Amino acid sequence: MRKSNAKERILETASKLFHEKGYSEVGINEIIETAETAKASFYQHYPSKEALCEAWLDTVHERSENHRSDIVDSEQAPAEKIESYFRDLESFMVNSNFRGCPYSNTGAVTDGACAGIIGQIQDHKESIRQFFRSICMQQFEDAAKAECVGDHLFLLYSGSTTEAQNLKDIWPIKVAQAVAAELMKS
Amino acid sequence: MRKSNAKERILETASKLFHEKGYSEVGINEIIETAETAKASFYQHYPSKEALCEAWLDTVHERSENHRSDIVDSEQAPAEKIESYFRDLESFMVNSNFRGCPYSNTGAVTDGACAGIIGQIQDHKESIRQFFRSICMQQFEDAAKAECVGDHLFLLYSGSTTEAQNLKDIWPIKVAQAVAAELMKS
Amino acid sequence: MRKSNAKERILETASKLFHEKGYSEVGINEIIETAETAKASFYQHYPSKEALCEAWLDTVHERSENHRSDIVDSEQAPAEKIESYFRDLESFMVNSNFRGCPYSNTGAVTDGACAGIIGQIQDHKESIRQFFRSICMQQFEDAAKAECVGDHLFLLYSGSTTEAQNLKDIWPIKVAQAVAAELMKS
Amino acid sequence: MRKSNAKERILETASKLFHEKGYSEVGINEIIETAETAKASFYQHYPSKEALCEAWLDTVHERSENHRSDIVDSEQAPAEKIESYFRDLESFMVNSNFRGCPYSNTGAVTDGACAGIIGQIQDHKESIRQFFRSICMQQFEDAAKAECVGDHLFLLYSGSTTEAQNLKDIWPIKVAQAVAAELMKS
DNA sequence: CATGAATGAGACTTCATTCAT
DNA sequence: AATGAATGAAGTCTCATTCAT
Repeated sequence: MRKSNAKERILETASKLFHEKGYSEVGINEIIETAETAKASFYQHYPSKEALCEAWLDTVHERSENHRSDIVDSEQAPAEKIESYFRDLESFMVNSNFRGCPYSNTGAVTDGACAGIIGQIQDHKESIRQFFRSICMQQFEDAAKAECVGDHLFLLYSGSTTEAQNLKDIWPIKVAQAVAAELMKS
Repeated sequence: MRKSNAKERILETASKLFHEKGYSEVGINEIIETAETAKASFYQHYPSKEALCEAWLDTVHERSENHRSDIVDSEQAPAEKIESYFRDLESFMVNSNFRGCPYSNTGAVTDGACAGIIGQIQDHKESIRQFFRSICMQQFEDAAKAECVGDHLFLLYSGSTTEAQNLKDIWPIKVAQAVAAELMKS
Repeated sequence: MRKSNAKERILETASKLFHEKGYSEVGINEIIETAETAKASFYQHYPSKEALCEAWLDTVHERSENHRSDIVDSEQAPAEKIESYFRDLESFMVNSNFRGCPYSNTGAVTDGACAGIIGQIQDHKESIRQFFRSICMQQFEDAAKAECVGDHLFLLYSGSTTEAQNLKDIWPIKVAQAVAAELMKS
Repeated sequence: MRKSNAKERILETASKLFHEKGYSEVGINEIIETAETAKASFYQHYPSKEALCEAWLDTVHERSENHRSDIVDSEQAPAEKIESYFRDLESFMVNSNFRGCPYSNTGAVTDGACAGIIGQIQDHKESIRQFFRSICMQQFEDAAKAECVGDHLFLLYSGSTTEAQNLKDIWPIKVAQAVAAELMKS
């Protein structure tokens, strides 16, 4: 069952633990024990805990980009694309036990130092913002309005994720879904 | 200038540090050194770091409640109250160097083990939700609509705070302000 | 038998180990195990291994200064003072199993960083140089000659210590004794 | 520019690093990275770090022997030979940034466990002692005196090297030069 | 010959907490 | 109420070495 590749095992383990408990609540020891690796093996592949965090965020970003690309490239109407996105967001929250956005959670404990991580967070968030805007561009003739609705959707996505995590309840996502659907009608 | 009261000094120091760096990034040592207290004095007043965190969140909650009470009790029209709230949110973000919501930030590194903190987070957030809803009740005759707009505003508040922190930029707040103003017109 | 004071126990243990094996060959673990202390107790008293090294060198320096003061203040003739010094050096080398000068040994592995330690080494050595010079001042009318013989004795002290350590043999000290005696006659 | 021979590259790199920072301050990783070799390639050529150290000391010894042979075999008078030696010592100290004798520096962090290295140190030092004695044999008819002056020069060489390293200053070498010149006159 | 992954042991340091005074 | 010393556990990271390819 155990993968032969230690680097992958470490990354997968860390992904799970970082997401579940938060970056600063997970120690190297816990990671290597769960991944069944030696400590030095870890540092063979990742120069530091922070570097592992960056690698993890990279994979999250890539999956996120792929997911959004799939939606963008799909044959759905713009409103349906937004609907899909929020439906998937709901599944994500439920499946991850309401642990919310890995980027926001990591940003909560990496201010100051960690310039690399902060950059990743900004890039990721900006990329999601553009996702919403680009879909709105398809829906609304007025570019200014498209941008405005896009940013609005972005805030709904973020707020509903944050509060579903805080409240351990799915209702914020449901509200966001309803509001988003309404927005795309106009 | 140093306050004579050790308990207060500890709480104020912790408030500053927890907010600036995140709960898990601040150690007891840093707190007592900054507060110029002995270690055992700390445990005289607070049984644990977690208890101090709860005390901190309590003060944040109290200030927040007072702030919102002031708005609610003010003579402004509902739309103006919302406007006030988001204007103050903007100041808060700028003044706190874009460190965002103490509750969300703490929730990002708190798992099931900290039942007390999680409860506080939920109470605080629910209280803000009700704040928005109650103002909307004044604005909209339809109670269902009021609730809906209230929750919508809640998500805008949360999303704009989260993303202003992530992006280290005030634009999400600005967007939320504009959207909120629009919402209160209908 | 065990001293109640952990700080002293740590310093004494480290003094022994650093001298016997060399600064870089002794780990914190070995120190605290030998001193029967917890690791955190160590860091309560010394902020770092390097700081402990400095504290150790301080005690060596102080003992050395006292020793040399005793000689200087004694009623012996200058030549006898020098004789005393080299006789004590012989005892020191034998008693310390030919481990030589703690300062030179530490300097061998602390180049680059460790500015504090390097400063201590220089101060210590300069202080010994002045010790020789001051005694020579009592013996020789010509100040220039006194300085010259003083420095000469300084090199004999250093060379004999170094080579007794390298060769694990006392003959270099014996040679230095003879030469020094000769020098003080002229 | 990179040598094709890995073994040589490793030895040269280690020579540089061991001398500059001290044996115990240089890790295998730093060596192989600087030498651009794989870790296992290192152990193909050298069974251990200690063995590499011995190989390094061997090259130092060989260069030293050649240097001294050149002086011994030269057409200079004995006093000039001594003068040459100390002049070269001055250059060596300046060029090596006052890092002093590789043997003494290694001995400072090597205990009984490294019998091989200790033997090398003793052989090297004894060989230098004999170098001084043999030149003195040419100068002085009295064999006993020759031995005595030879050992004296040996201590001057060692002490001046040690203290130039400690003090990061060339004056000890200068003093040794002057004293040595004087000694060779008598 | 050369290689990169893997390792157990240990490096130095800090954690939140308790105890004796 | 206040203090500084003491602690076990855990933190991140590096050591010299070996192994399979």
